[in-house]
This record gives sequence, structure tokens and C-alpha cells, in this order.
Amino acid sequence: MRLSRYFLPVLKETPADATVASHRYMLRAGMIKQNSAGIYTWLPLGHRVLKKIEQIVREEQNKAGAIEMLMPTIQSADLWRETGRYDAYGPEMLRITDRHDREMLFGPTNEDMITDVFRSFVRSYKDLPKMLYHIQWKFRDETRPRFGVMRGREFLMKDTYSFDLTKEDAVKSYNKMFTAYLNTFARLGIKAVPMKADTGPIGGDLSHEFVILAESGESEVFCHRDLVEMAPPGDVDFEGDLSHIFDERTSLYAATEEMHDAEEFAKIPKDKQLSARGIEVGHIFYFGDKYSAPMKATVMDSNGKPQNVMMGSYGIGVSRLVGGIIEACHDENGIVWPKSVAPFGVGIINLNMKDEACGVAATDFYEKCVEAGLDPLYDDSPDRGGVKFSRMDLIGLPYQIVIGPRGLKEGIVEVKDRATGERQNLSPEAAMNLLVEAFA
RNA sequence: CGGGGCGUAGCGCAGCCUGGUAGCGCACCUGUUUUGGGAACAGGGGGUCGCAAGUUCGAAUCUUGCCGCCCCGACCA
Repeated sequence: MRLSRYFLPVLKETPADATVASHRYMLRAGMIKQNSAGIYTWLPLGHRVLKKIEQIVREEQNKAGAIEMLMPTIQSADLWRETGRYDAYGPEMLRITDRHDREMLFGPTNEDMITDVFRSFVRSYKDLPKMLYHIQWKFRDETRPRFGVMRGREFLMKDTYSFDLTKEDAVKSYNKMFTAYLNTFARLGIKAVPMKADTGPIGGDLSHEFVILAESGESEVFCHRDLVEMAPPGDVDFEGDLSHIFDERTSLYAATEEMHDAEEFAKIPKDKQLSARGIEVGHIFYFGDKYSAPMKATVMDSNGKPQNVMMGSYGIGVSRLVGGIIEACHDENGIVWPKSVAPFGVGIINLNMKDEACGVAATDFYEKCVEAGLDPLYDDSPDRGGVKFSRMDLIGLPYQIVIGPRGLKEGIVEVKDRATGERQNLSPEAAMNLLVEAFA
């Protein structure tokens, strides 16, 4: 993409409303625009990141055997009455009346609806297990939206629902998602720690939150230090036994504030005790027949007897992750994107648009990057060097290629690694090789 | 939902206390000179001062009501 043809409204000054780093940088980098409290437009740069995260989440869900579908944002109140949640959910649910005075709502989650879908079609235990998911916008009318997209009212969430005949089988599904989540967050370039969690209003008795450690986190969390650096499971057989992965993580202490047990925590060696602020980016629940029972979602077992299906639900805050990743990956100059989610792979800076040789070299490098699939952003604006440098640092692409008249005379371009700040002077060919290898 | 704060040009702010018809920096437009870490000079455009009512000869400024947004807390993906 050529910057001159793109839509990248960066801000030089920090908007007064933004107090946390990710919110400030998202506004300044032209990723989002606030429309009202907790509701945002995703501008082109932000949209790219959102879609990249979404795609990684999708791929890891598919690997784990979950099947993608799409349910609507608007739901009928009737379904929620069946489970008693229409009254239980409270003012956080946005209630709407249609022209026929029918009560509708903008879905804050989809347990009720997916249970309805399931019971409409599935009759036999032979169809189990099943894991279904969608990636859809949710609305929760928070009393106090804040921190930009990290606590919006409208947000994009991946929610998976598992259906099994028995609790024992449901725990296997739970472990699949537990494992998939570890891989997902690792691919996103962040360290998310699974922590024993309160089940909240969704209910159930087995639940973990996946938490990124960051100073701006909303809640306090406690865990064993080793959990933070533990390598992800990587390629595993999702049809095989995954309990060792679950056991390995859960044998070390990790809990959110509500579930914190100071006595247990104290048993950890002092140098391994970690208490920090955390951002919840994923949450998984097992809740048995909480919804299948009232909604009569049953399948025939091998004896021909109807059984309530045992369910779990598994959420990842896709839009929240954009902010969460920035909280974990930024410096004083701006965002430092992990390669996997960066909006563009490499930024090319032409230091002097009026210098003909410079233009030829930069355009040539740009076109080669396109061919190599590096997804480059070419700053072909007439701005001065300083403006281009600081803008490129702000939007945080993993690599910057600086092409200027001075270097070209020596036959070199400068390659800057955004994360380390390290710069190398290389021939264009060597620079290209470096980039291709970096993204291989 | 309790407590606090803010709303004046696209962004960041001053002016309000003490009423007299709106200003600064950045951004934007034109021109010239510049061009390796947010250039300089000259000229220019842009605001019914959140909305409504009231007080007054006169309201950004005083009064009342409403709306919007932010921060702390409680609540939550």
C-alpha cells in the first residue's frame, strides 16, 4: 500500500480523553475513532489488525476441531425467557423493541441461542462431541466503558460452545479449548496465563481466565512465575489425551483476585511469587446442563434415554486483544507490533520524494516487497524525514526500510528493527533477504 | 450506580471569577526556500463558544434545566 493512497489519519497530539497507552496509541495511529462511549469505528489500520487477530483465532479454533458458523447480533427475548436470563441479566443487556412491539435484544453472549440451534437439529449421542463457534459483535451496556477498545460496550468476541454427552467428555472439550487458547495467544505474540477464575453469572464449576500481565490491567492477579514463560503446546493431536497440558499449567498456582487464596500463594517460593495487574483476554467455562436442562436440549444415549447435553463456552475478546497486545507491546515512541498481527509487514520510507534516484529505488523496493508477500506500506508522502520516522515508529510496523539519497550513493538502504531499534546498512538485495527470512 | 471533572476551530488549550460580540499553538490551503529524527518565512480559510430557557441594553462569561464525554470506585469479556 502506498501511504499517499491510504487512509491513515494520525494525530500529532494526544487526545485528552485517553489515559492508557493502548487507547492513546490507537487514536494517534489512526486505528479507531470513537463514536460514542464504548463504541468505535475501526479505521483501516485498526481494521487490519482486528482481522489479523480474528484470523489467527479462527485458525486455532479450526485446528482444535471447532466449527465456524454465524449467529445474529439481534436476538429474541423469548429464548432468554426460557433460561430465565431475560430477567436475570439486568441493565447490561441492551433491550430493543421492534415495530410490532416484540421484545428483542442485542446479544451480549449466545449460550441461549446456540442451545436452541443445537436442540433443533441434534438428536443422538452419536453426533457428539460437537464444538461450534462464531466471531460476532456483542453489546454489553457497561455502566462505565473505558480504556478504549479494552472495555467497550460493543466488542468483537469469538465464542465457542461445546456439546458432550457426559461431564467426562465435556472436560475433554474443555481441555481442547484450553490447549487451543495457549497456542492462540502464543501466535498473537503475547504471554497469557490461564488462571483459576470465578464463573460469574454464566455459571458452572470449572473455569479459567487467560490473562495478559500489564500495568494497566483492570484486576489484580497472582501466579507462579514459571507459568508466564511456559512454552505453548504447539502441534498436538486434538483427538488425543490433552489432560497433561491442562495438568501441567494448573498444578502451578494462578488465580484472579476473586479466587485468590493467600495461604496457597504463600507456599510458592518467594522468588517465584508473582502478583501483578492483568487484562483478561479469554475466559473458558464448563457449565454442564445449566442451559440444556431448561431448554430441553437432549440427545438419546445408547440406551435410548434422553440426556441433557453437557456444555461449555469459551470466549476470546478479539477487539479487546487489539488493545491488550498494545499494552504488552509498546514503547515511548509508539506501538511495537508482533509480526503475526502487524497491520503491514514492513514500512518503506522514502526520505526525499523529489530525488529521482531515491524515488526509483524506493518504488523498486516496494514492488519487490509486494511480490514477496511482505505486505509493505510505502511512505511516499512529501513529508520531511523526521515526520516519516516518527509516524512509522508510532504505527509500529516490525521493520522499517529507510531509503535516502545519502545511503543510495553508497548503494545501501537502512533496515530498522522496530522492536530492538537496531539499524543495519545493507544493499537493497541483502535488506530484502533479511525481510523474507524474518517473515518466513 | 455513588463521588469528581470537562464541553470554546480538526487536535491541544486560554478567555469565564470581574458580561461589551472570540484568541493561541499544532493541523489545513497558497507561495518561496528547505529536506537523514515532528523545518522557516509570508499570506489565507475555518468557530450560531454542547443544547434550551432565563436575567440583562448586551451572555462564551451570570442562573436553571437537559444532553454528551472523561476520571476514581462498585460491576463486568
